[in-house]
Amino acid sequence: MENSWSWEQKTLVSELIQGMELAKQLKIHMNTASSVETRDSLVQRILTSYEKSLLILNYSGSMGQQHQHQHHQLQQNFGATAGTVPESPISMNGSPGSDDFDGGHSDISKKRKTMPRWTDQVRVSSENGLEGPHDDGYSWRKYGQKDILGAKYPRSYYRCTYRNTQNCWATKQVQRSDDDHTIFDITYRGIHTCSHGQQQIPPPASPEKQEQKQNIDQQQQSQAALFNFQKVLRVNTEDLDNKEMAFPFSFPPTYGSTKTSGTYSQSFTSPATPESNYYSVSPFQMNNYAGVQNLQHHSESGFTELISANTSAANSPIVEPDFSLQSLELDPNFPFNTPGFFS
DNA sequence: CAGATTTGACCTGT
DNA sequence: ACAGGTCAAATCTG
Repeated sequence: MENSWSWEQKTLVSELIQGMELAKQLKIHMNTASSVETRDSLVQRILTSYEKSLLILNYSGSMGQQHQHQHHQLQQNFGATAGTVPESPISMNGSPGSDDFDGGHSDISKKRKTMPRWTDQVRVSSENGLEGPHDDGYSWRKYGQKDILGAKYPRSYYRCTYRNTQNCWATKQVQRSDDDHTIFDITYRGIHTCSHGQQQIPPPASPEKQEQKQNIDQQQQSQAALFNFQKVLRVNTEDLDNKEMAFPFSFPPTYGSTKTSGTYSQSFTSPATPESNYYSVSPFQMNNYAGVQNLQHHSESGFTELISANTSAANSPIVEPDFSLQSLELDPNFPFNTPGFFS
């Protein structure tokens, strides 16, 4: 426990440090005449850094109290064991990575149940052309597709590519909105315990802060997973017309003959410069990102409807800023300044 | 040939 | 029983 905590602490600190570094870089870039994309990218990463940091805090905060979020859509399962003593983040039902992984299904389903879950809404931009497959920084492998009752488009199921090799149980499902072709709901479940998340965008100028990844062993990793939050998605609109497609990303015209093919995998190696057409949707970005904001302002009624009807991307449970503040206010027990507020 | 998708069957929760 | 989620054999791609 001490180990895990100190690791968390480390992670938090390093995350914040990284955010600061990024902010510094951004500052530099503001003076120089750098591209908008570069800045966006930095902003993006800074936000992500914030997200992760807050997630850590939030998580610990939510352990003792279950927060209600605006809509029931948001199933924040981090605090599934709420009411009980906070332990270590990921080890929800006893044994984290030892026996539950190959053994009974019940354990697994239990595990899955308690996995954190949140949904993002991603809007496709039809203006920008799209190129390479860009993803949310993780490598996903499609394992299923289902027609959903009442939904126009099938839902696709993805799991982390490294599920077997690294015992990473993160999954996500993508569902195209019924009416608005440009909107996709992406529901993430579980958190990556693999070491492959979060593409490292080599900063154009100062790559000094690159070795963020310390040598963490697997156990720690499984906890590390906690914060791999990245909800970046880019989508191609060009093929949107094709009604068969559950969603547009289909760079290789998938073989076979069938409908959907969502494909966005592995490419964190490439300079993941999030530019043109991806929209990153997260509570923070909702507040800060012009693109997304426009989105919301675009058609208020329509969107509200969408948001409450579809899934709450707008108010992601996990890292909602107000939420954290609230949690701090409401929870005097949240030992922010205590050496170990996790235990 | 290894790894990713497709897709119908199977499983599980409501 | 049904809808949604997952498995896994067959198939495809690089």
